[in-house]
Amino acid sequence: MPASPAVATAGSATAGQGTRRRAGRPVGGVLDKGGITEGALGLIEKKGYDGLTMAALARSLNVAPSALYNHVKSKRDVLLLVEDHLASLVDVSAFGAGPWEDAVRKWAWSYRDVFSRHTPLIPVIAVLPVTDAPQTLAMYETVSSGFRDAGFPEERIVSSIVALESFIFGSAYDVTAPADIFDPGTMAEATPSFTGAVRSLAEQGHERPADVAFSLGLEALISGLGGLRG
Amino acid sequence: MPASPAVATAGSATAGQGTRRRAGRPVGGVLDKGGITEGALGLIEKKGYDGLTMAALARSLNVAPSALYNHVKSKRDVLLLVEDHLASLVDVSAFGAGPWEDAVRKWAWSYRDVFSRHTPLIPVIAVLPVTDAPQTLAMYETVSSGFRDAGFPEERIVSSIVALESFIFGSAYDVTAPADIFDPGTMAEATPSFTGAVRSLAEQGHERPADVAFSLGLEALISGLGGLRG
DNA sequence: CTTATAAATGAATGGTATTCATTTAGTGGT
DNA sequence: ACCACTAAATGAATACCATTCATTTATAAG
Repeated sequence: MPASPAVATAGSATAGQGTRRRAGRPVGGVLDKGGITEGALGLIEKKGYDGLTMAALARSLNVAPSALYNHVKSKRDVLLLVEDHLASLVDVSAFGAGPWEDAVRKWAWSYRDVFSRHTPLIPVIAVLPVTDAPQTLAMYETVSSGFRDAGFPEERIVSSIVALESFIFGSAYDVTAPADIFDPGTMAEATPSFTGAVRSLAEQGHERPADVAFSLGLEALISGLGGLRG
Repeated sequence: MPASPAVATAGSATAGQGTRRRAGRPVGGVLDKGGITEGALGLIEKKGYDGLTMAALARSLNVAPSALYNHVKSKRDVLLLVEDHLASLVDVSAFGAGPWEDAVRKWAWSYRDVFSRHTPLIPVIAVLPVTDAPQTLAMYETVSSGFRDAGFPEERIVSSIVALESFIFGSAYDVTAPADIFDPGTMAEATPSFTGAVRSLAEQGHERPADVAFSLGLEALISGLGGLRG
């Protein structure tokens, strides 16, 4: 059933992303980085990150697993393609269109929301050289430009962004945590202060406790970092 | 060479952690949760998290891989044991022994340092019910008690700790990032603002740029969250 | 001595990413 | 119209990996 080599030629397309091919190349390939990214995203949406295997990805593209390795060096490369695509979904539109505080707020919430649905990528981003991720780099350019215009001293811009980003990544995990994560269980009597604090928060009846913590931390960071401006 | 069942009986010990065994049990086991934790920690130290396989762990305990499954349900259980042990290494000594700001500062730096050497555990902690991690729970008790004594309203204690923790976990990743992670490479001309900001930080010549960002964010959080006290 | 049981074994199982020699099929030059 | 080149596909093989299971061993209790 695995179709003869060029049978599926008609499909996907989405070509022309970056990688200009040299002359003298056949046009038959079903695959390219764009198509692989799309396939991976679709697979993640349907089956989650556990379902994202090289075999499943190849299958969704009607291709043998080994064919993928003509286009990506490793599975990590696939994750990188996905990550960079996600960066383009982060909302940076408020930078340059209003006060710095509002822009950071909008950007941070959007950034957290995007990656809270893709937490398995966070360890990948953390050590990802931006060189390999053009969309991610574009996001940084817009954000750092917004910080500069807001009056940040140049040598503090990157550190401030990194601090915010660290908080954002950590908070993305919180969103996925089970509701009863802080239930002390049988140890409740041994931990009265913590147990009381957990109960008290629960009684507030917030829809999403993770949002309360995120808002609290974000506002603290915004006002604290905002004080660095000249 | 894989020794007859009870040959290594003399070893490890470290018994008595929680799991009281019922009467009528042989004493021959080389393994218990304490021994497994020690073995895993040693392996991580020597070979890193890639080297922590069930086979390698069993080998380091002079036991067959399948034997481990009499004591843990899965590899995730092993990671959990390790995580809980690490929680006991976090320095909470300053709570109750000085101003709240200093206690949080000391705790946060210590917390980040411990987990920056164990980042593969971060995704595990994030969704780990504290019930299964007594040492972790003990840490929370001390910290939340410190927040309470400092005058935090009860319903804000957990959210404040979560916000700090999120920042700490995200920052732990930064420590492990390669030095050139922000090198824009060939895209430098396309991203003048970001490139300038990166250069400017580099010229400051900080030993560990991650520490600058962490300090910046932590101080912002401390002063922002500190304002919640009654 | 018998019986029950925790704890060990080793052989399988099913899944994983990745490599490699080989084949296919377009493209440009002659 | 042929040829040489090469990107891109194949499928079989490799080396791990966590996990399961029927079986065996060794101790402790009655």
